[in-house]
Amino acid sequence: MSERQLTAFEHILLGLVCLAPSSGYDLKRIFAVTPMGVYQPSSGALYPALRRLELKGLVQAQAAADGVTESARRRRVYEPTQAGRDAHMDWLRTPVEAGTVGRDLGLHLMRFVMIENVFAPEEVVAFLQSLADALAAFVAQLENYAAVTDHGSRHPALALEHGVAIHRASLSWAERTIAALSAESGNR
Amino acid sequence: MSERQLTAFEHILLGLVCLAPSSGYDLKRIFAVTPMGVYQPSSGALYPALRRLELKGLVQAQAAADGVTESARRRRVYEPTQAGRDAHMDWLRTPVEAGTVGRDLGLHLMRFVMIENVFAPEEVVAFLQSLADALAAFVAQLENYAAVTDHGSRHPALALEHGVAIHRASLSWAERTIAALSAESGNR
DNA sequence: GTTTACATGTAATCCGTTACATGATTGA
DNA sequence: TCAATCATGTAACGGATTACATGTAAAC
Repeated sequence: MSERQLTAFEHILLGLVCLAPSSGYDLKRIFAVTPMGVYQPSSGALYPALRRLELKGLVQAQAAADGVTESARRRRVYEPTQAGRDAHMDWLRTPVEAGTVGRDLGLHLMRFVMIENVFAPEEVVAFLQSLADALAAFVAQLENYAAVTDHGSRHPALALEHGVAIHRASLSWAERTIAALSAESGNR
Repeated sequence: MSERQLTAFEHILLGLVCLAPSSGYDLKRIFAVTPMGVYQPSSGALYPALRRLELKGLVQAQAAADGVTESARRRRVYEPTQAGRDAHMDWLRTPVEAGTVGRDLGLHLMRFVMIENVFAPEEVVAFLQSLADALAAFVAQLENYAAVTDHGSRHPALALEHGVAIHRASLSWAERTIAALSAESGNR
């Protein structure tokens, strides 16, 4: 219902709940244990975010099996509503924007994980291709900046090389992964 | 004076002011024009942050040349105080932590830019070496996670490969840069 | 003299962090 | 029954975004 759009964190929580119904504690442990753990959400971020998603009608706490009244402070397992699934799909289908790919790379990788078994194989490849295109454009932009800028000092140019190097690596990964996934779906 | 430690954004602003005395608008244009522009600070973030630095006695507005009273709403050029320079040096000397190198890589690169002409050549190399060590440890940790984890689904493993790839690229850059800078300072 | 770029600021709102409080379940 | 773990929450606070307000200087 509420019109304000979701934060990145909320999108990820919604996505995780779509992958498997989870309690707040479950989600916290996902962040703690997996390589996602570069970000460690606090209780004060996690539980209010889940309540906001509930308020917006995107997730709901599973009904207690028996007639236990709502008051007991016990484990609340959330599952997505239909509106939640729809919002999640919209997010997954959001185009990769070339201008922000440097900032949003981590988010795009999260999306890549979440589209497995949700997108058709061709859609997955198309997603990776749009990511690759955006990365190529971004790398070109960085190289252009390096070319037209003065070389009076050394470190800025070296830092720029770092940016080029990691986004090139990211691009290579995308191309390798396109090839690998294409081969697999071709072989079926 | 104020005991609360600086945010990353404040550290960067302080560093930029140490590189060259600047007004808020100057700083905004630095973010707009350089590849730092992945982050575009809003006025509502920038000007209050500068005021906070001023309040903490880390920067000060350059005195107007003549006796213009303080009220005119005009360009305020900030320069660091001695306390500001000290705090900035402390930040530059902060060790690279292996546990957070994945999250803080961008910040470390900013520091690398700012240590030019501030650190001795050996200190610069030592900084890059500690960054390289942290990256190597981080890559090893990711690969270990990949090795011990189930391969029931494909995309999480591929996303992990992405993480390994970009941090390897980062590590390669650090090693290349160490070699390049060592050669230069050796040739002098 | 009015438009455009330069330049600084504030108010509302939202969200995340830190730190703390609380309750339920399990096993020693 | 006592501790540890599981599990959810709240209050104070700070800082960022958005949107708006305002003032100065230069160019035409």
